[in-house]
Amino acid sequence: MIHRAHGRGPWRGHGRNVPRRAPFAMNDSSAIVTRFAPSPSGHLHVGGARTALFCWAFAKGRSGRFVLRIEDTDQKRSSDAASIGFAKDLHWLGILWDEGPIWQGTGGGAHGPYFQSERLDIYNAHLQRLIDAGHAYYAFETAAELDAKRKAATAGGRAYRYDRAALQLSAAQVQEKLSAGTPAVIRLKCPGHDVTICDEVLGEATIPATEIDDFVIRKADGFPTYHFAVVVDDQLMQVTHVLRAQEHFTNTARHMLLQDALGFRRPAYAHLPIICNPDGSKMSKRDKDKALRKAVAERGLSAPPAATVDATVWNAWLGDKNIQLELDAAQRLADAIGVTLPEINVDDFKRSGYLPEVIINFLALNGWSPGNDIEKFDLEFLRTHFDPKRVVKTPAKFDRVKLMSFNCDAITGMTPEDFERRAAAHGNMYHPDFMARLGPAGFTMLARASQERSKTLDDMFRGNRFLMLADDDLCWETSKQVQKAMLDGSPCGADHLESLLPILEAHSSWTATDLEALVKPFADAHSGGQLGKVAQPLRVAVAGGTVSPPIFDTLAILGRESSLARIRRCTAHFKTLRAASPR
RNA sequence: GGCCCCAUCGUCUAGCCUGGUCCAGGACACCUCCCUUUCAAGGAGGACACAUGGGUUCAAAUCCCAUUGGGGUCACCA
Repeated sequence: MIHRAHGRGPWRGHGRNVPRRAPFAMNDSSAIVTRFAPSPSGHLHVGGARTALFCWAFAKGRSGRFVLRIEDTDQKRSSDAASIGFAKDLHWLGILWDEGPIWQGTGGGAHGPYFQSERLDIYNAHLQRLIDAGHAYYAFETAAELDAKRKAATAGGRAYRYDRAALQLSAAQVQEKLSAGTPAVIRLKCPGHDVTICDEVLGEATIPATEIDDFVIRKADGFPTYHFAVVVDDQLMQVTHVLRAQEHFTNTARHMLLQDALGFRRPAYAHLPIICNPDGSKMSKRDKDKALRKAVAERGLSAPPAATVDATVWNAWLGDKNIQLELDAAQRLADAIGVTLPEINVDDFKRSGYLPEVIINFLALNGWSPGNDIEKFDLEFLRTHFDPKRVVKTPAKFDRVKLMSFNCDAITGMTPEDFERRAAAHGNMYHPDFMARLGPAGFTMLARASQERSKTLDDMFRGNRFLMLADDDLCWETSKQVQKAMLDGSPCGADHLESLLPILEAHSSWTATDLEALVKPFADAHSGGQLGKVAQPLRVAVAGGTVSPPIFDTLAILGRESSLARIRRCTAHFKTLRAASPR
């Protein structure tokens, strides 16, 4: 039975329903080859990143090859077809391909080109073979006609299957339409038997023949469909193991039919569980658009904020749920209306200050685990330990909180030098104004003061905006904590501040240790040794609120003049506040 | 809706194939306390799961069936 896939691949079944298979005898020409085959995009989705990661680990852990192939057969989405911006994301994560598009020293290979749009001749040759053998045929229905039939079927409660009307045409009729230039697709003539998929993680599943109709393998524009291109390329690129997302599971039946018709060998399949949002829905790039639409609706916005989105684009977008804003425009809009878009792409997590090694580690834990209660590991460990046998079947909800915790552990575990270096790289990329304002010495101080309370590389920038403010622009929060720090007790914080000010003003050395040596005795003398009674008012004075790095570090980073200016303004501010509403 | 797949703490998961060592282990989150100049971090405790119902068996989280619930997929997208 050609549609069965027994005895293939070195993977062994596991779990309840997986029949065991004999190990596949390997010979020299049967090196392991995996591939990651995304459509072109500027950004790598975390789900895609995990697929790439597992493909990479499986091949590299077995002295195999990892191929990157770009599936750009959809001309409608080809506006950015040349863009494989995600290459930088893969690179950042440390996932390098042995074969594929040439990018910064990696790529190339003997089985290219690796863009499907450049392989049309190859597909056409195999397509012709199929037609000649009677395994495929031309069909002339338009997309609109098919749509109508599909609608009618669904309305009648039936699933639509292509009716093979084109098969009624005589060879002469077909030829006539073809020479007349009538748009035509090519469909596979399915053999009409059930197909049993043998999946290395899901086990065996039989798809009934009635579920697979004569699907299109070449579109009217002359491009192959995904199904056809995948099967041809996997064969030609010598792919032995296909690891891909579970959403492709039922497609596998089509691919197997195609392999049989073309006389190709069958790679082993492993379908990875989907990565979901906390609410259980599939994590998708569209989630950003959804979040934005929700925010716009909640705010009752009828026109785009200035300098975010073009008015016509805006109207088109609001008028059609199927349209998504360009990522840049979406980000501008989100910034303007103050919403945080969900992190979906690898790039998003990078911007948020996550470490690549942590993302790798955490991603691998979604759908796989090495067992023995091991949770923390690196790429090299994954390479040597990854095994599809241990991939789980259930969808995983992506837990950003746990990711954050892993990131925090990694950051606190770094040497101070490492942290400073990596935080500086992050700052230079995403917060250049901040870096310029602090200067190298200030940055070093801030980095040292921030590491143990940083969960991401971005925290020290996000959390210390007060450092960027001009002294005169600082405002004081009206929160309960601030009230308490400044006005509670007698003497209250503001009083302490006032008596401390001349002492500070008389002091010229402005290092953290010197300041501490100055303020500690003051607290001993004036607040019964409770440093908090003095430190908190100081903090509020210079930071505007009750949260900052350790206070003496904060003062040192800010510098003498700024600190004193802020303290003076603060004392005055709370004096008028107290005068206005005596407690 | 048809078809396919899945089902262990709130979440990621170990255990399931080869039934007993599991009144179910780890991690994140959560709760309590400690530490503390804020926020974190850290330390010590704690609560929390085998979806339900039937079988099989001396014995079931583990095997079988049903129910329920969840996911995927049904394009000239990939």
